[in-house]
Amino acid sequence: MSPTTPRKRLSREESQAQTRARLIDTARQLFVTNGYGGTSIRDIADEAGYSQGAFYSNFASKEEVLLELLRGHMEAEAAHLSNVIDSDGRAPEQILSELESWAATLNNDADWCMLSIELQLHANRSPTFAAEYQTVWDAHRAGLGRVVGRLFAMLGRTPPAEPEELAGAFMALTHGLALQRVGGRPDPSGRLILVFLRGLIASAGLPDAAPGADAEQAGQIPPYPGG
Amino acid sequence: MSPTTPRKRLSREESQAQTRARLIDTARQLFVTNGYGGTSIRDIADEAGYSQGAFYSNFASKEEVLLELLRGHMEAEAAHLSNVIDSDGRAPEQILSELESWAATLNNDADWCMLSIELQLHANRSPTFAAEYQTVWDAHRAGLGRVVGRLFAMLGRTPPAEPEELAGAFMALTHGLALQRVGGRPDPSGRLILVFLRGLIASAGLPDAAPGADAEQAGQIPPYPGG
Amino acid sequence: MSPTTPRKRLSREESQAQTRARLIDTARQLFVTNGYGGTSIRDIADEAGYSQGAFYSNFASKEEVLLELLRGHMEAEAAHLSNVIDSDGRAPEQILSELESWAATLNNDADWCMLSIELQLHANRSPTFAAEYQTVWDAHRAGLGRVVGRLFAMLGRTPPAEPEELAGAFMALTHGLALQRVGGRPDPSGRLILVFLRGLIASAGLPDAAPGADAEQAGQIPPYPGG
Amino acid sequence: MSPTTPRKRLSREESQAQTRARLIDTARQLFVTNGYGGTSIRDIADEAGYSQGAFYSNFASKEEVLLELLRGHMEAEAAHLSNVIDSDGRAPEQILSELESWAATLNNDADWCMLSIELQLHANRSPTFAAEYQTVWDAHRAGLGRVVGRLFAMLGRTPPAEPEELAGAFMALTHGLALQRVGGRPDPSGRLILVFLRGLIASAGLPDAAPGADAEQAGQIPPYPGG
DNA sequence: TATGAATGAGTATTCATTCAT
DNA sequence: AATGAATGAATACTCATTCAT
Repeated sequence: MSPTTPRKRLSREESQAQTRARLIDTARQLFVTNGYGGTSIRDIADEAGYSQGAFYSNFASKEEVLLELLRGHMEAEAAHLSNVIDSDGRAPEQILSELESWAATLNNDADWCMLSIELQLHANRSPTFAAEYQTVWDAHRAGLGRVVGRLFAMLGRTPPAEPEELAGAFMALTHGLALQRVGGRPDPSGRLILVFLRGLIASAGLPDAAPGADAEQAGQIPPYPGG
Repeated sequence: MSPTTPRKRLSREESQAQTRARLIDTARQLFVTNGYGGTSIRDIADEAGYSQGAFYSNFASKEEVLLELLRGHMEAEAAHLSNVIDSDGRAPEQILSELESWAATLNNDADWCMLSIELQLHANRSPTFAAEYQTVWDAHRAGLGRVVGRLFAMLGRTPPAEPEELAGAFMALTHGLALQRVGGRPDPSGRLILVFLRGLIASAGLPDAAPGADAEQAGQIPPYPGG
Repeated sequence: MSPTTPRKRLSREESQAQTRARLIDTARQLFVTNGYGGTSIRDIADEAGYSQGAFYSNFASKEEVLLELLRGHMEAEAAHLSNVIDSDGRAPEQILSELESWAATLNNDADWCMLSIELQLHANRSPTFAAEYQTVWDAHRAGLGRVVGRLFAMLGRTPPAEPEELAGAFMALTHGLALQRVGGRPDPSGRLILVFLRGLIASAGLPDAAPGADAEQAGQIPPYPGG
Repeated sequence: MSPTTPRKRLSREESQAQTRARLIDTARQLFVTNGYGGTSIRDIADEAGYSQGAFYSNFASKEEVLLELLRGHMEAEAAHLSNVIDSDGRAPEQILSELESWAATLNNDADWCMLSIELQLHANRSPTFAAEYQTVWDAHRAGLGRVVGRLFAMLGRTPPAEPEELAGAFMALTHGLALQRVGGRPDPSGRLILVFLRGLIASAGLPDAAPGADAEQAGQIPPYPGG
């Protein structure tokens, strides 16, 4: 609008970016709703209001949109995590409340979860995709693992399994619960995730104090031995 | 049945049953490997050694095999549970060891889990299928919920959420972990499930005794209030 | 019709064979007219009066029809040759008249030639096809080479190049002339082929008698040295 | 053109010419390798290092590049022929050695031959193209025919068919042999063409002397009667 | 002139399903 | 019950060409 940056100049690049963005967004919605295999390129193009050729002007193949979504997924998750990770010097309560709000988000985030499941399923089938996927996944798991580790450290407790494994398990729980969602029933995902988190903390040993106390309460199940 | 042709009669029925059984079994394997959408009826028929027509002599549609698998799934799960449920008068340790062995099975049971995921995904998409699926699912969740409830009762503890919800969460965890399986990496599913179970028990309140003890250890997270 | 071979029995197999034959025949016509690349499976199916699926019930791929045509081509050519080859003890004039009639056929055989060119072109591009093609081609060239060799032997002359090479050259000439055909202009193929054949015979040396006589007449061009 | 910018002006035109030339050259290579139908405009543009738009800035359609190639083909062939034709007063041996060296060229000229075949095939299919093609073809055939006629005249012989027809036949032979080329096998094209040429000369009648001598040797095949 | 995103028709191939045998 | 040829619609992807920039 200003004299130095007239609107018309950017119009072309912008319109290209818009096309691409609309296709990506439509693809995400359809993948979530109908699955990757259940979504055709014609569906995506039609729904986005373009021709099939427009799709192929922007992506080399159907799988490449999925990769694009994967990248977006990764960035969103990373941004999410950085909020929690950068909380140096905060009290445990603050981290917990961060996690709590994160868990609450999940209730409204069914789409992301379903997309994540589609990504995982496709990775199980396409070796090409699997390689790219694993990188993103491992990075995310490591990031969430660091948050988990930090939380236990702040509480002065030994986590009952490798923090990364626990991170993976929480993601598994999240995805599995997303899969159980049925229209019309309330979704207890966020609440249940916190219940499990509280459980882990409760069963975590105090490194120096008597570590067996909790285990005793938990019956005959021995605590996680190593860090 | 008649004395002159006792075998033939049976053999014909048997051969039909065999055809059907082989088709179902082949379908299960292929659905697990390639997904429901990624498996064609020709694939199933070819792999089972029959014609496509044979498939349609046994099933009205592709979805009907999935229903058949669902029924088999249900039966298998129910049988599994009844081992644990019928253990009236057993000590908590015994139930826990049952659960432990069940968790161990999961490591080798990736196929059932993947099938379960396929069923869930398809239920999300096909209303016809969803109704049938929900019945089975609810029954199974209720059954596992009863086991969970009984376990907590035996331990004299209040579960930190509705036993049925906890049951659903464990199934979610199991499925989510199955999805994360990557060829070549060890699968920690069984171990992690037990870690989470121990956590729940550790964080469960002793109904009459001082209920805050665990919560105190777990920091500022209040325990699950109601049963 | 007879009681032992009722018509109805064969009806199914026959109708299948008919479908296949019609598709092959339509494919040949279209390949000749529009080329292999210029002919779509939809074209073939539509023109033959079937669905595209019917095509794929009969052939695994587009290339496979071409292979089928190749086989037919081979058989027709072989049959053609056996007429000439089996003429043991015939006089040279008879062989020549056979060849003359064969050359005459070519005028009406533009289709076979164009098909042959399509086959050769496709062999240049598809390694899969090339292997199958080369076998057929070599066999046919060897067969025609034997006819050529026998002809020169009967005339008591030494051929001016390896009979197989000469055979290849005559086929090349035939194909090249077919390519030159233009609607509306008379086609001199058959006549020209015979002109060239006469030339070869005229320039062939008499093995024992003065072999240089012809060469002398032909100017400074030395005759083909080896047999 | 102006003294201040003599280079720039020219360089722009030159660069346009260069773009065009590169596109034409790339098109030729790809048509030879993959055929006209098997080559896309994107292939040409990409391989030449330009955009598809650049192609359409230089050619109105895909067929127009083919026409351009046809013109270049014609010029190259005409240049080739003028070497031979302008040799007034040379001895027959010289003409023959010219032809011999031309035939030798063919061995390395598979590309031109394949292009020629593509042109002929396309002319058979596109009426637009056919008209243009026929002009070029007829001119070239007439030119080569004149060379052939002159050769026979110098040898004092009557050609066994119209010189133009013989010219066409030699081109047919050349193209047909090019089509037979298989990677890894030696190419006998040049040698065989000379063998056929020698044959024609050997079978050509001496106009005034006893014309039947050769024919007698060639068995019962009567010589070409008319000029 | 040159760009390359976008179009719309077309490509080979696959699929769930039907039906005469 | 079992066969498998045939259907018709769908699938991922390609192509010559257009057009705003």
